[in-house]
Amino acid sequence: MIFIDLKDSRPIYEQVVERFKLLILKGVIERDEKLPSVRNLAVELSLNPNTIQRAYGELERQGYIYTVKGKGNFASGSEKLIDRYKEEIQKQLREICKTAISIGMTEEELMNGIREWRKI
Amino acid sequence: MIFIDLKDSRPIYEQVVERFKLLILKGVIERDEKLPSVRNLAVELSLNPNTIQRAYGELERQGYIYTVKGKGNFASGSEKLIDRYKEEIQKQLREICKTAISIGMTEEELMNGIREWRKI
DNA sequence: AAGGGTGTATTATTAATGCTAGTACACAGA
DNA sequence: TCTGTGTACTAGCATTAATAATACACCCTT
Repeated sequence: MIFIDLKDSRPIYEQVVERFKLLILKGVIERDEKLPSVRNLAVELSLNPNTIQRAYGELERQGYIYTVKGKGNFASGSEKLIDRYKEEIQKQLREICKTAISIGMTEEELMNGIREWRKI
Repeated sequence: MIFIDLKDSRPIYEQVVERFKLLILKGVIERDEKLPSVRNLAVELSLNPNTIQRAYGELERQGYIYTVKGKGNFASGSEKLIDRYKEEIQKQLREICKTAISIGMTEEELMNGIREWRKI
């Protein structure tokens, strides 16, 4: 279901968090769908259960999943999460554009960085 | 000339690198202008000289400055550096847009994240 | 009631890295 | 020669990611 990139400099638990975030936001994991158990995922990814637990704890803290003791971890509904995530993305875009303009990048050059993802 | 944000989770030497990168790209530090000496900047920022040296070493490796032993570190010309930096920014933008679209963000919502930086 | 699967908590240990500390050496210029 | 400069090296500290091992409580099925 997910994979880990050991060449990535970010901590493993952060990678796990991000992967599940996107899976939930995209709807690949639906509301109330069960995530892999801490122990199972640890075996599957050859990681320590504590690392998975830390990732799940973070996902729960951010509202992406909820926990039922003795049963497992389950995906939350994604509507509000998507809105929040969209704002984060817009914030990132603004930061990058701010820097870009400060070094003299033109509007045209900025748009060239985006154009290939536009339908037109 | 520059400042360090201790609340920033990134390493200090990376912050120093980024600050000088932008100062050179913006032309605030002109070609062949001398940067603060390793020891002076270390005192000014209350850091260890080794930390500054690491930052300067990185800046040299990336072509932003050149070193004259016994004299100091000096800014390189920024023309080629700017072109390279613009490509990096475009790459970042594409990555963000790619993710944004994958979670169902619309073109309109994407543009709202940029609009305030456009002249129009 | 028993057992297996689940999350949770705790403590200890290892490994990597950022940063500091201290020292030493070589070069440039006055 | 003296001062300021970059460079190199070793050592150590602090933080954090990650592992290891263990224990406990909950849920559900048998």
